[in-house]
This record gives sequence, C-alpha cells and structure tokens, in this order.
Amino acid sequence: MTQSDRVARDLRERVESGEWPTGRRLPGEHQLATQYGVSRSTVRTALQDLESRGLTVTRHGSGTVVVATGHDHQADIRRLESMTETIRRRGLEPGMRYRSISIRDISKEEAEELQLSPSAEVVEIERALTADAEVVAFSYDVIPVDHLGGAPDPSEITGSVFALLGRHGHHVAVATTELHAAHGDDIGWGEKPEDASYLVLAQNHLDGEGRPVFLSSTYFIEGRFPFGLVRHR
Amino acid sequence: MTQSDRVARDLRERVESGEWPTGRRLPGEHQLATQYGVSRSTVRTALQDLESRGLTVTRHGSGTVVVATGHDHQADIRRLESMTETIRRRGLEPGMRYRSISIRDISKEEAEELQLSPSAEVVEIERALTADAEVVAFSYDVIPVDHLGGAPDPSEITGSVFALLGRHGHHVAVATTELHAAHGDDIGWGEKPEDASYLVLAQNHLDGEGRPVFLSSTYFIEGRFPFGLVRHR
DNA sequence: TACCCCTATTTGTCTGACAACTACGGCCAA
DNA sequence: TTGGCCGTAGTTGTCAGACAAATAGGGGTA
Repeated sequence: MTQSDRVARDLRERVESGEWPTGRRLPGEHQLATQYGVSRSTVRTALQDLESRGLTVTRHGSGTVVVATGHDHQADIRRLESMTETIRRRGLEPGMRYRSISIRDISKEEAEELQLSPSAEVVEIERALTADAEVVAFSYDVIPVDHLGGAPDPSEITGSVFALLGRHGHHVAVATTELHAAHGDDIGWGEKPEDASYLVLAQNHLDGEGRPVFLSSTYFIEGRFPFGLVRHR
Repeated sequence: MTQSDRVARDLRERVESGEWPTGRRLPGEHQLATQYGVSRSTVRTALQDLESRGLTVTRHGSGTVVVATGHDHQADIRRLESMTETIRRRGLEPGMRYRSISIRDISKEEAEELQLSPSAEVVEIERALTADAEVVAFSYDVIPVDHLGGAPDPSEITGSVFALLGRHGHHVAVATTELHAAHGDDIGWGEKPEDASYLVLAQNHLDGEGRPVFLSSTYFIEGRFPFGLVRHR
C-alpha cells in the first residue's frame, strides 16, 4: 500500500460520499498536496487512479471535475475480487452450495488456455453462490491439480478459490474476461427461477507474471446481481 | 493529445503486437524515458495508463510485467466509443436500419436520470445496428429535444448519435452503464435469430462536467459481438 | 454587444535526488 | 549438500522546485 494508494482511496471515498457533487471541480493539485502532506506527483498519481475509474475528468489548465460519484449498490465489473468479497461488500452474507468436486483429464481447449500439457489433470468444481441464502449465480471452476500440489482433499476446498490457490503460492492479479448472455433449462440446477436469463463471465485468471492460474465460468441470474461500470474515452 | 498519451499509445501498440510476450518484463522507466526522449515522470504516466487497462502490473522494486497482450477481436467494454467506431475498428462495415424516430413526453424515470423537468420532450430512436449488413444489436436512444435546439429534422438524424450531439455542443465524456442479460420474442424486430439471448447495456451518457446528455439501451445479439475486458485488483 | 488582450490559475513536463523495495549471488553454518 | 543470512545492484515510489502550456475570467475597445 503506497502513499498514492492511500490518497486515491481517500479521494474516492470523498467523491463517492458526495463531498463534491457531480460537475463540481476538485481542489487544485497543489492544494490537495499540502492538505494530504504529500508531494504533487503523489497527488497526480492518485488523481489518475480516479480518472481511470471514470469518476473524474482532468483537463489541462482547467482542473479535475467529478463526472460520476460511483455506484454504491452495483458491483464494478472492472474490479477483480472473489465473489465472497463482492457479496459481502454489498452488505449480504455470502454462501456456497457445492454440487460436485471431481478430478478429470484436461480438455484440449483448457490445456491451451492454461498453457499446460494435454495430459494434465484438473479439479472441476460445480457450485452455486448465494447471498443471504438466495442463489445468485452458478459457477464452474477448473483448477490444475498441479497448482494445488497434487490431488486435493475435498474438505480442503471451502470458501474462495482465490484464497485456496493463494495458500499454494498462486496469487491472482488479473483476469481476462469474456462477457456473454445465455438462457435455457440446461443452465444451473436445483431451485432457480423459471426461464431466467444469465449474464456469463468466462474468465482466465492470471498471476502477477501473466501465468494462467485457473479458469472459471460464472452464470449470474439476471436481476439478482446488478453489474455496473463507468465507460470513458 | 499530450506527450504521455503518445507514449502510452505507442507502448500499448507494442504490447498488443506481442513485442513483449505475456510474462516478460518491460524495460525500466529510465531506459524508456531515454528511448522516447521524455522524462521519467511522463513515462510513469504512460505506464499507469497501461496498468489501468489491465495490460501490465507494476510492482515496487521489481518492474513492469505484461500480463495480457490485449484482445484484438474483442471490444473492450470499458472503452466508450460510438458503435460505428467499434464496428469499424474490427474491420467490419457499420450500418444502421432505422425503425422509428418519434417525439414524445419524457417519462418520470427518464426525467430523473437526465435531470430534466417532467414536462420536457425527448426524441426516441429505434434502430438496428449492422456489421457487414448483419444485424448485431438493437438500440433504443432517448435524446432531450432541447439538446438538439428544438424538434429535429428527421433527415438530420443519421449516423452516430455522438456526432449529432457534438454538432450541438454536447460532447460525451463518460457513460454510467448497467449490464444485464435478456431474452424473449419481444426484443428487437425484423430478421433476428430464433430464441436469441441478448447482452444489454443500459447507459446514461454524461458530458465533461457530469451533465447528463442522453440515454440508451442497446441489446447485443449473443454470439455476434464478443465483449471482453481485463479485470484487475 | 462582440471581440481582443492580458493576467491569474491550473495542469503537463522536466530535472535531479533520495527512499523503499526486490531479485540475486555469495557466504557461512548446520 | 542444504538452508538461511547478508550485501549489492537495479527498479519503482516519492520528494522538491521550476518552467511550459492550456484555460478561464476580467477589463478595455471598437
């Protein structure tokens, strides 16, 4: 956690709290620097973070104005975090219902995406994600057995896959994601809405050096988990 | 277009071209600065741009490593641009088929989102977006009449809504977006796939000072227009 | 009223320096 | 041999001060 991270986080919270409403100009960089007791370059780094999130727009000679105060009740789809974190952030109690944990041979496509030998083995986890005991998504995770130090004990697999892999030294940094929409009775299991639509996130999770860590496909039940983002030029 | 923008664009192109494959470390900031003939702070600004797009990860004391070379055939959903630009960027010929252009009273929800009086009037445009003559999405745009300087001549409404509003002094800077999934026969019209799923972008476009400019809901036919992004911590 | 110009303010860039962190190799002891 | 400690070189983070470039606003003039 660097200085500019701290300043950026504080500024984000102040913007999201509405201290400066939409359209208002923020104090100048020099003023913010003296207020926070840091240099102007540190403030500039923090302000670039806000702009990259689409909260502000900075223009040469003019200043930094707030264009969006952020979306409290929506999950920012650009932000990568475990589903557990995302649900808890919204004030709900996360939970999971496992359907199956199995070990099988890797498929050809998976081997290519994970940059593994076609003879490798993977753990496939099928589970439903719940928020306050209501199912919000169905998730299929594909984890190389080698990344877990051999065939795992099923009892070891609880909670966040991020945390599980972190215990084995694989720390997820980014995820390349494809967005899709789907519907049909062949999606999900158990109690689920009639004729639901699903927002699908097909993801390949990478560590800090770009090495593939694991794959996941998550089917969010439409209406139960709004996703939002701020797009910008 | 600033110096750091130029450096950032060039670095992006080099990363996307595969000059440094995934996992490779970029040259140090000092080296890049001398190569580009700019200061290190300018290079840092450019590198922060790459990181904010999820292409790289920079760590204190270690360096900047490429974690994703970018997705050529996918549209980056974080990037706000007109559909015309997005389609052309993929090497396809964009087109539009208008279904209706009508003027009606604003709804209560729309008035709130656009921060307008409940008695204002809006132009509603229904149209299909095509790429190489194939329909890829159905779009519903809602534009305040006042932003067009009074009731528009229907012949004036051609091409990008962004360009249309730009001619009237309203320049879109960001868009707050909700993501949804949908399906059903009541979506779209004319020739369309049987029982298709749709990825829905419900957007509120804002200008450089955070003022609402116009609303749009776009229904992308699943499979015809892949959206991607890089999520990161 | 419209236009121009000047000025104060603000962001963009530069230079040089030091602090903080990381990776790596060598060394030593078990 | 193996494991851990330590020093060193290289890298990013932060600092200070300065000037360049762009913008916004006020005042004067035609």
